[in-house]
Amino acid sequence: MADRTRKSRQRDRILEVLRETKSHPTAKWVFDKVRKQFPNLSLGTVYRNLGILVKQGLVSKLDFGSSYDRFEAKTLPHHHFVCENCGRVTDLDLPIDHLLTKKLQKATGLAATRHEIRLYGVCEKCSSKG
Amino acid sequence: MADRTRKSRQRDRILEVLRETKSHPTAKWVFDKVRKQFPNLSLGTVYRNLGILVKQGLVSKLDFGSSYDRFEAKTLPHHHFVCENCGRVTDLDLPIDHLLTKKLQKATGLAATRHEIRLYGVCEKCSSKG
DNA sequence: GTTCATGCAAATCGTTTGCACAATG
DNA sequence: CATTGTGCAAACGATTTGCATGAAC
Repeated sequence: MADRTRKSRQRDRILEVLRETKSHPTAKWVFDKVRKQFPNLSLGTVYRNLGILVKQGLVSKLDFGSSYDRFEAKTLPHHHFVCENCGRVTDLDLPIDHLLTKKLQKATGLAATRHEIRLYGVCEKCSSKG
Repeated sequence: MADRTRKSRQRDRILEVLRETKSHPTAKWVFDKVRKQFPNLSLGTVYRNLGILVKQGLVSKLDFGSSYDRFEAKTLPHHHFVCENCGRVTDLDLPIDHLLTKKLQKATGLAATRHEIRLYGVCEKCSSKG
């Protein structure tokens, strides 16, 4: 299981970009951002590197339905708020209750290792627009 | 806002199929199932009708990432267990804590109307296979 | 009869992959 | 130099859509 992964300026920049943002960008967004430093960058390279970063555990891939995959640099596990109008995803500043996983595990009899809570609603920007 | 939706045997059958299953099928699965009664059925029709049923609130569309959309006939809101190995989705027989939504809403200051808990782990079938 | 639903095929869109060349170690 | 990473374009798979015909009202 040796890690044959080599360094690459593109991958470094991709991770950097993900760490710089608080949003949960799509591959295309990352591509456009990184392309400023690498004009010949290809979308395929972004996807390949996102895959590598996910495998390395440095990035997580979120799945909030409707088309686009979303990515974020991995920090600590956390929950999310999803706006049902614009699709914006916000991290919740809410402590993870590890006991809850165990409780749920017990209640359901399932071998769950983690849980995620998603709040759904309409975000401020959308509701103020009427 | 008149509902110009007409009756259609295909749509009726699609809803029926969704109500008959406990799984969270993909559009293709529904297609194969309904095709037995309608040999000329097209996948486009299934997608169109699933869209209509979702709009009518009779069906919900789940998004568990990685490719395929999943659908289920809408019953009461509930939580899910997602197998990280085979992707199988199971309904949790776990009461929804509506107070939790309010608590979370208060803790985060966000206008959340509902929440969903997802447990992640490896299902029995997968773990027994080693 | 007018309008919506269907089937079919082509189009679309996000993502993946094959290949020849460049960069890494 | 041996191997991984890149860019490009073609391929892929799920979903959507345009169009002519058939069903619903």
